[in-house]
Amino acid sequence: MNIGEAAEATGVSAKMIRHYESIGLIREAGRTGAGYRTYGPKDLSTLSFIRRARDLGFSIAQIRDLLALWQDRARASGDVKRIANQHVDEMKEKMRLLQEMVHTLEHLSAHCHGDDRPDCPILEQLASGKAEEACC
Amino acid sequence: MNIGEAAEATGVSAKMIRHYESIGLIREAGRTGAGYRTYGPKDLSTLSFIRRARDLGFSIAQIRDLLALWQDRARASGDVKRIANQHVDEMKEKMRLLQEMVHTLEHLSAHCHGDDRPDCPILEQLASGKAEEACC
DNA sequence: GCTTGACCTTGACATGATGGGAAGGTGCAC
DNA sequence: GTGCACCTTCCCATCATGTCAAGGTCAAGC
Repeated sequence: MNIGEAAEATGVSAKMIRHYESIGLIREAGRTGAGYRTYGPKDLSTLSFIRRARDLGFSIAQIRDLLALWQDRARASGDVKRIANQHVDEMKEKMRLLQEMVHTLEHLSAHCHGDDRPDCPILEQLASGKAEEACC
Repeated sequence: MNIGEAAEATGVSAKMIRHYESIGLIREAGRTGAGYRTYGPKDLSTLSFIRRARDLGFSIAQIRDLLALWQDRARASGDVKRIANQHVDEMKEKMRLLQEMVHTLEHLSAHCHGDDRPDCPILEQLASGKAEEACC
C-alpha cells in the first residue's frame, strides 16, 4: 500500500505520515525497489490510532507514550488513565482561560454602542486598563 | 527610556518589542548615538495597549486593526465591536471543541479501572474507534 | 584608566503540528 | 512513448515567543 492510499485510509495526510516517521513516532516504512514507502494493516492501525488520539487533542509526546502502552501487553491501565486525566486537566485549564477572556470581552462589548460614534469602552479598556471601573 | 525599562514598564518583553517593530506593528523606535532604542510615553501607551490586547487573546493581525482604530479619531465603534465579537466567536468555538474532547475523554476515563490490569477502554477507543458502542 | 557586570545590538535557531511548494523520479493507462 | 498522477527529498511558512551567541556600550568601583 502506497503512502497516498494509507493517508486516504487513515485520514492522516501523506505529509504527516512522513513527518511522524522522521520524528520516530512510527517505525520506518518498508520501501519498494523504487523507494516508495509501503504500508501494511499493522501500519494502518497505528496511523488510525494516532489520528484518533490527535482528534482528542493529545500532543505528539502524549501519543508517543500512549502508543508505547498500547503495544505493551503488560501495561497498567492506570498509566493510560493518568495520561488521559492529565490531558483533560490541561484542556480544562485552557477552557478556563478562554472563558475568562470571553467574559471580559463580552462585558466590554455589551457596553459598546457599536455604531458610527467613536467612543468605545473596548478601546478604552485596552488603552487604560481600567475600563471596568469606568463602566461599572 | 531604554528597551529594558520599556519592557519592565509595560510587561512586554524586550524581545517582543523588537519583534513588533520588525513586523511593523509599532513604529521604529528612536535611537541614541550608540544605537540603543529609546521610548517615550506615547510608545509606552502603545505597548501597554498591545499587551492588554494580547492578554485578551487577540491575534497580532487583530491588534494591528485595533491599533489603527485606536489612533483614528474618526473611527466607528462598530468596527471595534465587530473585531471583538469575531474574536469572542473564535474563542467560543475553541471552547466548544475542547469541551467535546473533554467530554469524550472523561467518559472513557470513567470506565477505565486505572489499576494494574491492562484492559483499558481509552486504548480500545483509540485502537478501534468504537469504544462508545462497546462500552455503553 | 581599567575591569566588571548589566545592559544593548543583531542574528540564528527552536518550539508544535501542519501546510505549501519546488525539483526530480516512478508507475500506469492509453 | 507520452501524459498524468503519484512518489521522493528538501526547504520554507505559519504564530508568538524564548534562547542563545557574539559583540558593542554604559556606569560604577577600584
